[in-house]
Amino acid sequence: MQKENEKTVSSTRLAEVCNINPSIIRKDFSYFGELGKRGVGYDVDELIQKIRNILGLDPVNKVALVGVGNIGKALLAYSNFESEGFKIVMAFDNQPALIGQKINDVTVEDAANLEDRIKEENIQLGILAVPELEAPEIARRMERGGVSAILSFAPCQLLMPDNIKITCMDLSREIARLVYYSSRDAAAAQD
Amino acid sequence: MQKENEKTVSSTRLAEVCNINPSIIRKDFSYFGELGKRGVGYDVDELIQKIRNILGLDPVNKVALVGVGNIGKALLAYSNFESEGFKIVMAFDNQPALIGQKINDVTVEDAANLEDRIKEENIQLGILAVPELEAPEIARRMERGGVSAILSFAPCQLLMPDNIKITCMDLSREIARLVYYSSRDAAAAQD
DNA sequence: ATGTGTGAAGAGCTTCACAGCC
DNA sequence: GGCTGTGAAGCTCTTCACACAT
Repeated sequence: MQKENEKTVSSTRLAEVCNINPSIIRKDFSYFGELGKRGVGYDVDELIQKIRNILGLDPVNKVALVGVGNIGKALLAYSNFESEGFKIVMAFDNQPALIGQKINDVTVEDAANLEDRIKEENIQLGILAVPELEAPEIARRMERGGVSAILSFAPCQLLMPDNIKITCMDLSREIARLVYYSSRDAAAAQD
Repeated sequence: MQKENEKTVSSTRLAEVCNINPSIIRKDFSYFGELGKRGVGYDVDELIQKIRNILGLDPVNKVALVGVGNIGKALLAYSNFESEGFKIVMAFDNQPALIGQKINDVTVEDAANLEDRIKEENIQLGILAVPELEAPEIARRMERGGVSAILSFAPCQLLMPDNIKITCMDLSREIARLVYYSSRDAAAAQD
């Protein structure tokens, strides 16, 4: 909507886009203050800015990437994260062929120095894109480096202290969800 | 647990691993029948098999991948999906350099033939790993090919008919979640 | 007239607590 | 004794419906 220069948006409109009930939009927003204007709606620019503030995406968060394989490269290549509130400022790998390479302004560093470098730059967020077997150790080392949250692409459980938040991007889980719900709805449609 | 040859597991144990209340495990399972034995717990092998059946992961689901860039390559390289209930059996791209290449038993085909090929093989699931700009069109073509669900790596909204399920893997969304909750909990810890 | 913000009602999910089976 | 399966209670989230602001 911002890109299309729409000035204001109503909860009804937002709800249509999200496929949910307008009340949810209004109630949820209301927990964070009176974000809209009665009779008018929500100011698009202002709403985006407020949500960015609420989420903590302003100023932009520095992120360290560990693992510059296919996934890591894809993340480094994608340039639009900054507008989403974060930026990959460091990348690590243990492959000599990769260390020293520069991808999209980020130079790949030796994973051996991970803890120290993360600490030096006071990085709070880590992205884990290493093979499953190495993931638990790298996660622990990120923790020692002082990160407060980890986003992992490794399809495994990472046991970490409670003060560290972990989220896994798990393709199998999402596929399972799609399979379950689409066959369920297909069955329901038969009635 | 299966890998570690544990025969049975209790709802308490499962709940610990998931960081939730044991009642949830028991109640949720109960919706699908009496999966466990009183005084004993759940048979690990049997439970896995039953959950696979419930989700529809048995037999394995055929998946078509569109877009063989970094992400697509990472998915093709990962060999363990079959044990998770699905298998990438076709891959498409529009780059001549990629078409004809064989990655992990799958030959990359010309994206021009996408609809027909998907229909021929009666594929129900599509993975979208193309640049954002091409995503909406590819999604529509997958639909015409007859898929019932799409998993997308493109960070954009895909408007599709209601009978097609869509899930997006959105890094920015997950990062935002982590940032919000970790600063929130850090603030709570101060009290 | 339009559309937010919000108590109150309604629906759904989680937890308790215990009967029933191993 | 141990652990599931499950009504009932408790709680949270969603929806309704309308006062209020523009």
